[in-house]
Amino acid sequence: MTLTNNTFTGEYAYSLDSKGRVNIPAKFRQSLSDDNECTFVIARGMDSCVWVYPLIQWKDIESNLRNLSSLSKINRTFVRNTARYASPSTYDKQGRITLTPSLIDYADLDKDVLIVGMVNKIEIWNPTRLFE
Amino acid sequence: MTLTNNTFTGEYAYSLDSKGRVNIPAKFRQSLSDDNECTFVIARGMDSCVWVYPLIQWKDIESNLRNLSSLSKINRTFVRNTARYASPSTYDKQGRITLTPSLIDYADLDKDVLIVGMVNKIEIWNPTRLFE
DNA sequence: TAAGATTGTGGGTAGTTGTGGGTAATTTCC
DNA sequence: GGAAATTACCCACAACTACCCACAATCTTA
Repeated sequence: MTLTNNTFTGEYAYSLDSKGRVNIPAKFRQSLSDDNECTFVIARGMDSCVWVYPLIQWKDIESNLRNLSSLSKINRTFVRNTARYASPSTYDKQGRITLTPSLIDYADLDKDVLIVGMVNKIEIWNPTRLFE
Repeated sequence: MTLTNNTFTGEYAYSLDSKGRVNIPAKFRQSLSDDNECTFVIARGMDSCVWVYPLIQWKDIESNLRNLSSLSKINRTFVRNTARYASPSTYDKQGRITLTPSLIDYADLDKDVLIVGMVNKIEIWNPTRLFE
């Protein structure tokens, strides 16, 4: 059962296959509201992990970025670094999304990955890099 | 007879079966208000035990987590460590919830467990680890 | 006290979920 | 334009989970 729409908790030890696909836990998919159209946006996390947003959540972030004035250098850098590595990914019939090589490299992902619910987004970690 | 909704007192010696299920004492279930939809959220306790929240109680915690900005490293770590081990669990027709292997391991639970009412939440202990 | 209802515990089964791989369509590059 | 590489879509299978039923012990009630 799911608590609230677009809300994620719990951790899952899954695997990244040779084609760069990871399963999104069934419970997470069930929590997604319909307006997400089975789509997540993957991006660089602020820690060395991949951030996975529900599409509509990302649209919020996007509109915040849109409102940042480009007159400030800090803003320009922030927008650039956020947008640069973000891309949408729709899950397939088996519930998997495909990660970009750039993000796999950034998060130092290997075969075994740890998927962590962060309430309003999801993180994908190399388990050897995530300590308590 | 129950005093107040979503209030738990008393202790019970129950057992964890081979599938990771524990019964929630009937008195505790009777105390649950309907808006909990027969669901608890299990999480890491601050002592080595499992915390069991009524769903609506957890939703409060959840909305606090949702409002923490991800720009702060401390916030990210806090959200991660809280959400990571939390998961909803609806009790079955027999009144049992299923615990995750990760929480069973954390609380060092064996077959015999002690269920303790903590007023607004429930704790599950390995009896050999709980001294007065 | 005896019959009935409730509660805690065990186990079986059908459906779901995670993972690997194959094939066709699409894109890229010479 | 055609070959090579990449991507998207489909199928198969093993492992797991949710749901169901059964039963014994306890509690309730007449």
